[in-house]
Amino acid sequence: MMTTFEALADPTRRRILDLLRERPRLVGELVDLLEASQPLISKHLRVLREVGLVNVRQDAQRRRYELRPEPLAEIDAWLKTYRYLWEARYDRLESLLEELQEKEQKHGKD
Amino acid sequence: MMTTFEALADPTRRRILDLLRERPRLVGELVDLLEASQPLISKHLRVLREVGLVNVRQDAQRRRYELRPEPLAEIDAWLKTYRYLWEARYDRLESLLEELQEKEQKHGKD
DNA sequence: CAGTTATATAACTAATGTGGTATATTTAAA
DNA sequence: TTTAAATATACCACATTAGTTATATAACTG
Repeated sequence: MMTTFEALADPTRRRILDLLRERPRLVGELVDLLEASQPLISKHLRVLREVGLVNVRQDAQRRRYELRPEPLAEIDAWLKTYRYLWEARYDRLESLLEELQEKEQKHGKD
Repeated sequence: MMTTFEALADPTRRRILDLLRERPRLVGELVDLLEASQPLISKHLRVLREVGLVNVRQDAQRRRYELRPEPLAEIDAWLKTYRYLWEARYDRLESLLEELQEKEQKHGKD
């Protein structure tokens, strides 16, 4: 069985998630919107179900899939430990500016 | 060639990134720390290089790999469009608690 | 130079994933 | 109750990937 990261590695599955972000959808809608074969979409949906990224509700012979964002929060938590690295550049600039300002205040305008 | 998402799908590659987050490392260090074969690590590093997640600097016959976080920022940007979904729940909980507290204050302790 | 160290690459294997077509299953509708 | 619609599953082909071992490459060391 797949991990959330593996599930997200496939572009078709990411497009499915993007569509489900707007609202829940029937399998048929996804098939039309993604211009892919029905079995293919069903298989991707199965993967997404298995990693908990979607829920299904049965509505007669239709299945309505909806996004379940919890696993994305886990990914976000992993990413969070890296975030300072691309925010660092801004921080460094910021503290450099602070230093300069302090110097100005101490030295007065020379 | 791989996408950043695909590169992140492999757990060994994520462990490499976790180690490089601390500081740049030689290939040999990674081999020791991950208890994997040297060619395997080299291949994973090649993938990470190809998607721009690491840089290499040559130091005599050694190669020092360092993290390059920019591609992670892209992932973060994608995730960002989903973030409100799991923050919504927390917000709802938070405002529910606020409501309860307000009620307590009005009713006093009964 | 000869040998050693560090890393990359080639060639291979086994496993797995994506996509296709055909079919099963379930429910509604005629 | 037969038929149609919506979806899932089985089975197959192909490509790709993670891992292996053996070897190439390159730079330092004695």
